[in-house]
Amino acid sequence: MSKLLNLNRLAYFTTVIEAGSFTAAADRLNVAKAVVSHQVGRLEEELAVTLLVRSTRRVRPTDAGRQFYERASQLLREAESAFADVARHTEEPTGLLRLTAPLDYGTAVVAETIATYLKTYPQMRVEANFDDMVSNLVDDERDLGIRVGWLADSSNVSRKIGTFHQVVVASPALAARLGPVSPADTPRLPWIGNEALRHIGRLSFSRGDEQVLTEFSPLVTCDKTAAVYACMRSGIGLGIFPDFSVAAEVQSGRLVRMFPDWLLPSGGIYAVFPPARFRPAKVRAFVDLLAETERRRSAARKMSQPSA
Amino acid sequence: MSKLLNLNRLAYFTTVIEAGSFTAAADRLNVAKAVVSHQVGRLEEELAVTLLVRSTRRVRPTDAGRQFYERASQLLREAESAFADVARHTEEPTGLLRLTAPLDYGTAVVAETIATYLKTYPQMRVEANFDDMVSNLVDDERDLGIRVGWLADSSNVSRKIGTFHQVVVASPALAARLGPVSPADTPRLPWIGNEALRHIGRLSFSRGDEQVLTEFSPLVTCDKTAAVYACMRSGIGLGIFPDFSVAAEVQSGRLVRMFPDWLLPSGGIYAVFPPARFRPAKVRAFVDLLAETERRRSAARKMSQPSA
DNA sequence: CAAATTGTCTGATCTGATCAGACAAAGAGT
DNA sequence: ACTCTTTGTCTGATCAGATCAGACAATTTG
Repeated sequence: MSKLLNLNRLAYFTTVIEAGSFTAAADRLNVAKAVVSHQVGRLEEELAVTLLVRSTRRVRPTDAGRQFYERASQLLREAESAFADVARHTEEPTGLLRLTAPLDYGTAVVAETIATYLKTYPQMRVEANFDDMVSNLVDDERDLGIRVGWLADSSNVSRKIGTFHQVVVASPALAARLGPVSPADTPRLPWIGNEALRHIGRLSFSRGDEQVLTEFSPLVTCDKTAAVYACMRSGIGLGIFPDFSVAAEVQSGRLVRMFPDWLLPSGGIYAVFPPARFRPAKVRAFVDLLAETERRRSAARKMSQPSA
Repeated sequence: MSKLLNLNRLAYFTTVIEAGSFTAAADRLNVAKAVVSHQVGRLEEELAVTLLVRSTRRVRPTDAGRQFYERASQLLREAESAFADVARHTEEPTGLLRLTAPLDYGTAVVAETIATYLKTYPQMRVEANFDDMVSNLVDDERDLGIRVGWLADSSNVSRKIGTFHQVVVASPALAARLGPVSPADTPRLPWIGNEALRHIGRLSFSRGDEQVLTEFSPLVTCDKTAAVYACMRSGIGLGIFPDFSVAAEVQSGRLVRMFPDWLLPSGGIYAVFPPARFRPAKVRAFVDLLAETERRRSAARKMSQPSA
């Protein structure tokens, strides 16, 4: 045993004072009276100070005991308060939530969820980092990371909260020029490649039980999704994007969904956490809201695209 | 185990924060690093809150951990201060000393010792109760009792600090009228009895190896030493008193010591304490001073009365 | 005066604290 | 890029402290 103070005896001592006897203290603490006698005796030994004068059937504090009781009972109250305060972290969102998400998913989905979160928990504060660079949650001191795609094996704990679909879109002008297309047309169509995606130049279309594997050589290949988007908007070629990032433009007619009857491989949307045994309420609450948003997105997608 | 908070883990946690790692904390606390890991883990379990984010070779507090660290380290500082404050009771006199002594010994000897005590420890306060009634130290909440005489067996702890002699004195007029007396004269002499003394009417004189047992019938018997003294002063008869209570009068000639070559049975002067394992410095200091006073009285008595 | 209650003590048992060592994961040095 | 070192966790074993059950002495209560 190292020479740490044993603070666990304080409660036995203060309860004797408050209850007026060892026997009553033992009753309150639900232990044998010998335990109380022993623990207070050990405390006096450690302090080398007599805290209680005992006569048969009677006990009262010495001057030192009276003074120490004031200090000890205050310590115990503060300890209970400290324990209760920290327990609130698991009971209700409090403080600052620091999260990171990919740029396009962050702006398209996470921002809206942050708004709902702050409305629900006005006492919260959020620090959002939308960046396609995958950060180390521990080093960067983040409470939460949103990952979109296919999760690499990682020590981080993760929870899948939704699914995204990949869709092919084109500018209205290019779509009009190309007319209706099928997967078999893929090799002859103009494509814009995205280095952020797996397997550039290979596509796997599926419809019901039917699956078509195609290959193409992109006219232009970009390393940033924003650049891919810009090229696609200017009519250079077709681009592949997660559905959530172009849903609004397709809905409004500013972009045209190509191969609308076919599905491309979907990916997951994950909440990723630093390794920890207990998750604070602020994180759980946010992830629950985001999952709810994803459920609504999924239900809306089913209504507009029954084949999914 | 009752449901008391375990406060002994706080120091492991705060030391990890302060040292920057489990390994460094273990070094500081002189325990194995597995102990620190275990104790902090148990603390997190009890709180159901993650206090530290751990990556390999790195550790940092969570928000909850940071908040709890402030509270916990303050608690530990206050605990150390409380323990140190109470330890001072055993190191130096502090507060109020409540003592009781018999009236005549109190006024003759203890008062002088109180003066010296307050001069030596100006921060002290004393509550002195001079009363011939023997009080119960525990019930009456006294730190110390002075007993003069022959101690009855008691549960109180006691320490003999001195000795008193009984002396026979008379008013100068009576002494002149009687002339020189010897123990053999005892039965024909006028006596004033004191109910506070043992064996009223029987005296045991001794001188060297010689011992003379005598008996007498007192003219007047009083139940208060003060009354015995008053009768003696008015010349009614001889009175027997502890030497310390008449030393000044004999010295000044206002009273006359009878049978100056003979000794009567002596008694003890005792410091009596309520039962306790540790004695506060304020009590020890006072008893030491009183014992020193008694040593000086004893030395002075030997110089003026070589046969003792 | 007898019965009841309180606080302490003791030996036994149980529980928690700690140790010693192994292991996985990441960082540092070459 | 690879090897070595360091850190934190886990596990089984051991030790130390906490607690229990019961006996006993002393005082209070009826």
